[in-house]
Amino acid sequence: MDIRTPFEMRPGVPAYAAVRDVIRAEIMDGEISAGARLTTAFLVKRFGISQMPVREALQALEGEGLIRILPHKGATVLSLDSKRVGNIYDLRGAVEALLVRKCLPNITNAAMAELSEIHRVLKDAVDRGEPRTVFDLNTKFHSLIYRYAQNPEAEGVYDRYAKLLGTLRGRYGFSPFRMHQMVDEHDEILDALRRQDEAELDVLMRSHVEGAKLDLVSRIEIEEAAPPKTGTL
Amino acid sequence: MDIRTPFEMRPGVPAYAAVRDVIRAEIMDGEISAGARLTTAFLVKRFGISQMPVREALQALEGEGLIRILPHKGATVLSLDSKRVGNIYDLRGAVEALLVRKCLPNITNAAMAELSEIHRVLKDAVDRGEPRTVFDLNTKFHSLIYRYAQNPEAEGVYDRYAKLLGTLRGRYGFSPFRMHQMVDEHDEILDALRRQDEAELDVLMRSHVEGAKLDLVSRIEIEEAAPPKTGTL
DNA sequence: AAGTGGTCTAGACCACCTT
DNA sequence: AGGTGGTCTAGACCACTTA
Repeated sequence: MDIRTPFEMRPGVPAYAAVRDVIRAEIMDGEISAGARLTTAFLVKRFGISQMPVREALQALEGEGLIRILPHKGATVLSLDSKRVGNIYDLRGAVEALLVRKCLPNITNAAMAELSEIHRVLKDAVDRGEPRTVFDLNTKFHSLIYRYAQNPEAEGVYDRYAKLLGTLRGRYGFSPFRMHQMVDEHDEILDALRRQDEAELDVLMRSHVEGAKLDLVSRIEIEEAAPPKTGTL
Repeated sequence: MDIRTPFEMRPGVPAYAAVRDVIRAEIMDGEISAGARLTTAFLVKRFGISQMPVREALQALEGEGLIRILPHKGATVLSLDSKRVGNIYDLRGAVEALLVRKCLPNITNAAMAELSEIHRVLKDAVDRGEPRTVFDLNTKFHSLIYRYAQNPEAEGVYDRYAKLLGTLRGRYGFSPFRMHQMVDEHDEILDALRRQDEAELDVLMRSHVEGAKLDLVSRIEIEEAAPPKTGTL
């Protein structure tokens, strides 16, 4: 592997963080493909740093679910195929349904007003066809709700895969259908929040996340069926 | 703090793992109380090792949810109060309901037979009043089901807090009522599994975990109201 | 500015997997 | 037994918080 990004230390950025970010980007870009082995020795040479920061970078990436470190076998890159992304969405669906239910006793009127405002701006972004803005506002909408659940453990699970799924969304985008569906579902969620309808919120949030899952997974599956660059030559 | 457990390296056990285990045990025993600050400098002196393994031990404990490391502020011990334990159970309930639903397409007849057998032995342990065996068999029962969900991410969340809650159970035990309730609920879960009743399993598993939560949380709350050793003198 | 916390290196050594 | 991977030390230096 060549050194595309000529690696240079920036002051204030620890080596392990810089290396972690470079490797993460390369995995997400598919430049390092699933199953590839990341050996410490190679990375030490490539980045010109010592073993400890390399090891910390790898441990961080394992924590993010991008690689797996097997004792005395080294690190291998995990796949982000449709199956795994589907699993992550299933997990998120369960957790988000919990979070939205648990926010009910705590959510304030002011928060509801803020949600409505986010929702309004999100609708505009959908109408103008700005998927990046849609993604950001969607994240904001959900995070705001979950903050009121007062369950940091569950929020942590939600956050854990946020960046990962966000990057995938950046690559695959939303279908126009999905963006409109999202708006409708947010409408229903807002309404159920106002009515404090716990059972309904549970159902709504699950199908909301299921909708997001289907949209992204189907796009990944299309690519899996017909790889963009490397064919099965 | 004194050095209760005279720390000595065992061959084959890395220093960071040994230190991590000692600190974990002390936190779980309540010997290091919530809010306590764990400074690297102190631990370096106490265990007679260098900074790197101490740091790794702390990072591992942060991953386990026992401490929190704030940048340039050091590590503080998180509390395992009833609120937090309740949160963890809520998270587990959501995830376990997901796992039991997702196992339906994959679970085998042989697995069902094994579950019935575990269930039978568990009932005996309840009748003989052996909470430790009950705990182990309950864990086995659940883990076996979840293996068939084929969702490593969700299983990971389940596993993440397993040791933590297990240790708390070891301290607080089960109420006799809870043990009998558990058996009944396992009965119903087995039945719903046989019928492949997804919606019913969702409901059953949530209330099953909720039952476990109430039992443990109430026991913790009793202790919080009347601390066993240190009073509010 | 001082103090604390965080990170890095270079080299050494140990442990486990593969011959 | 050799090779790879994993871990440790000792000291140095940098970065952030606090006064």
